[in-house]
Amino acid sequence: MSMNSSESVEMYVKSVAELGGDRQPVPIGRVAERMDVTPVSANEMMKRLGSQGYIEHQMYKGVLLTRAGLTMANNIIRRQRLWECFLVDKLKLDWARSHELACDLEHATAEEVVEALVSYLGSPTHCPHGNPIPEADSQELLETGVLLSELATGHSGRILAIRPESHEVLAYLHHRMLLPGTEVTVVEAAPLQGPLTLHMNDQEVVLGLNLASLVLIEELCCP
Amino acid sequence: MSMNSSESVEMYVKSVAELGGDRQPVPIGRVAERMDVTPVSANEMMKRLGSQGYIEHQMYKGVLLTRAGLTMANNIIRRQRLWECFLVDKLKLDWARSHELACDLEHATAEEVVEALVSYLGSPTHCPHGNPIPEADSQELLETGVLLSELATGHSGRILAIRPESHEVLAYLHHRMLLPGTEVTVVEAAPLQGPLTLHMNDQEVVLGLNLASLVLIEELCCP
DNA sequence: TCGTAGTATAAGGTATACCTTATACCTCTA
DNA sequence: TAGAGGTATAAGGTATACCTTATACTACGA
Ligand SMILES: [Mn+2]
Ligand SMILES: [Mn+2]
Ligand SMILES: [Mn+2]
Ligand SMILES: [Mn+2]
Repeated sequence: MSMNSSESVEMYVKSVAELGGDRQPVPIGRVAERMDVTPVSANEMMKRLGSQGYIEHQMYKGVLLTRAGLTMANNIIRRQRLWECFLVDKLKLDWARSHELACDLEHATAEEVVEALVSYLGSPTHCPHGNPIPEADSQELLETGVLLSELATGHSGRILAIRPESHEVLAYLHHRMLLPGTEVTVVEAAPLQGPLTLHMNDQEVVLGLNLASLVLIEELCCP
Repeated sequence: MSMNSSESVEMYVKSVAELGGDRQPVPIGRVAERMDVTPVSANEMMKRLGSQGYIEHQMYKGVLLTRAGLTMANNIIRRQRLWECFLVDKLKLDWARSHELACDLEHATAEEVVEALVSYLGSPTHCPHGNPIPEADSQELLETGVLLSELATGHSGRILAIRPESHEVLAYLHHRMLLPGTEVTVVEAAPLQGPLTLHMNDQEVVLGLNLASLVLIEELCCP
């Protein structure tokens, strides 16, 4: 793969992937929001990405990743999550902060560094936030788990991952000790999209429903 | 320190430092060569760097680093050499290649990553090519050693460092096993700027004088 | 079906970081 | 001291990646 794309191009392609552009058309307005640019700017960039073969633009519906686009997105996500592992496991840097630190490094990492990093880290399968590390040049965007916000009252689950990863959310959940591996039980779900009351580690935690929709869990069969 | 400078600005400032801009004015033509741009482009950039307070331009003589410029250069060199240590010592990547791989990473490395890397690597003092790692925000550009090209016939020395570092030179010297720590004796110096014949590890190696001027050695007193 | 929110395009502007060509200027050396 | 080589500036151009303002278009819900 060539990989002489700019940081900007890489971030747009990654954003489209993270917004589901491998499955459904992503409205360009969504991309603009996520990239913190105006819709006009995002539109210009989408035209460029289209002409470079990374996306397909369905008029008034949104953009879809091509095979090349998905490959690029996965390779960048791969780099980011590997660096997150390094920053957290080896350098002992902050779990929440590692995401944005890795977002800088991901664009400056040659293929040979990626592969050496994989060996050095012992071929990790997931980032510190529980999200899967794609294989090199992978064509599929792996996703597992159920949203914590959809867990029924009285049921239990084990936290698998936080997704999407944003510093604000990660920092908050880290502070609440809602980390991958933690077991939680839904004690109460307040009506009208109200917050969840969770039981975990002999403590009670109240969590807004929007936040809970960013937490992926594996449901535990025998509560 | 702010550090919201672009990769381009950082590379220009680093280049000026490596060309001796902390001591003597560096002709802008030299900078253009090293950055592989036209003299006009280098001139434009020097104007920008001047207005940003990183260099002082002495008309028709060259550019000198200001304190801010030297600090920036040292911080970038620090990042590069630390990454070189990581790439070579931990990831076992190629000794010669590590220089350019680190040259990408150096611009994408936040201060907290640098400091965590220092601890993780055990506070190394020199890069794998023997050059000193500056302290954070250091004002001095450390340089030690004598040029191998100036070692008298019959005399011996231990290789300290290769400087400046370029992939071509590093790869060649690596292949010849001329690495930091190696002891060499000058057996013969051919006339008219001819090559040196060196004795090392029970072998004889012939080395061009220009190459020998990139090898820094510590002279050994008792041959 | 009508209106609006969202989407698309056109036009013109900014900043960075390069380029070429041309001209002017300085310094050093023969 | 005259010329050559190196240095400086002017002028105009390219590509990227943003911006604003204005206008046009579409899809969908009330
Ligand atoms: Mn990034
Ligand atoms: Mn992560
Ligand atoms: Mn660099
Ligand atoms: Mn080095």
